[in-house]
Amino acid sequence: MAKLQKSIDKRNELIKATIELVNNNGFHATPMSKIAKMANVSPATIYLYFENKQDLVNKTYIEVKEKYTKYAFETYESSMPVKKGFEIIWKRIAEFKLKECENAMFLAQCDNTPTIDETSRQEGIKHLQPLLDLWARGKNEGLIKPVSDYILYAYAINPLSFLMITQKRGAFTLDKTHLEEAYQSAWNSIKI
Amino acid sequence: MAKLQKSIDKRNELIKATIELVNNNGFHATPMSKIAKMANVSPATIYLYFENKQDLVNKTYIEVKEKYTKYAFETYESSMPVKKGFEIIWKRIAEFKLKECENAMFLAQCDNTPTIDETSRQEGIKHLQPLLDLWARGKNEGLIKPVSDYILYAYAINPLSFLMITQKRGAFTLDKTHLEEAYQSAWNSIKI
DNA sequence: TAAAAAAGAATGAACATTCATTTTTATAAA
DNA sequence: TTTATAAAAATGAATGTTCATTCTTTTTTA
Repeated sequence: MAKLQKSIDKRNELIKATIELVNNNGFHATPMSKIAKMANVSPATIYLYFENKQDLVNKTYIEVKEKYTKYAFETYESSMPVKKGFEIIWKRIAEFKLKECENAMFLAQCDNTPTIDETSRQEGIKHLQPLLDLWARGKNEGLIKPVSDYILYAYAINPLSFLMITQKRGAFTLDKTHLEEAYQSAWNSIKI
Repeated sequence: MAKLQKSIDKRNELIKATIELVNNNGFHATPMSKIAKMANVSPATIYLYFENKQDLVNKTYIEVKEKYTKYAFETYESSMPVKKGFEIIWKRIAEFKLKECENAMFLAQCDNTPTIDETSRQEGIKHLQPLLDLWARGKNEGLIKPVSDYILYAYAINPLSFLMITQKRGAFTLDKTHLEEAYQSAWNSIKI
């Protein structure tokens, strides 16, 4: 038990270090030796937990994505009215991007580069299903535009990533007021 | 004259190769030797045109960004009515992202990673001024929501990048209809 | 006390950059 | 126009470093 616990801790440390280093320096400037050092572990130890560097990044991506979607749908029930459900999910996602900024930055970086295997990317998308179901329901009820889910996502959800990255770079702070404005824009862009 | 011409050609080839290789493999898996090979040039020659790898990528970013903004504002006149002006610019940007897909992908990748120097990033933003001016005018005239330009950008412009990347990955084609839908979402999200 | 986990040092490949040489170009004298 | 030549551009090979990964040994755990 204690043994297993220790292993999980180490694995978590490795993943945490990977996120932080890739966020700050990019994949290309994140050597295994630095990851090991930040996780207080020998470089060789990484290979007890992951096959190689690519595997480490893939697994990190999948874990963070799972954490993200779990958070997003935590307080949502599929019995909620469409508009309410969307608001709940949207605000949870916004909250995640603000509170778990490191995690969200990592996802944003991976989602726009060939860093991640296509397989791992697909794996990460799966968990978004509840949102797609909600939209299908909204379309049925004539509340949400009958357009491709990709377009809905592009306007309703993805802008949050841009805002988060912009905030992280300084020059702009995403406060309560901004968030409410953003939410209105999101809803306006997908509602009928 | 012929000499200078040749030099510019070679420089362009290098930039083109950089874009293609970084798009497909990412910065970390794009060695100078491959860039040289694709541009039909010796690795050493790159260093006659650029200081080092970082400089090559920075310069590539700035050049592509200039090409992008030049294209975006080509047919726009600051005397146009706000709504018309926005539509013109938006559709030019959409056109660029579809027709100059390689260039647009490169920008999207750079905009979300620490690949590029902060200085070069700033440099690239400058040329967006006409759009910000248009928005200022729109706010004055009570046509556009009085919110931060970052929020306007996040909802009106940035979604196009997501759609382009998604299309590039397959599973979805950005045709005329989709584009019109996207434009409506964009306008709905920023109009009062 | 044997098996598992972890460590640090070693290995070898990949790579950015530089070096020494060759090729091309522009100029100008014949 | 041809030829000579110095400067510029380009090259392929060499250099030295960085880094992912593995090997051997030590430490920890059950």
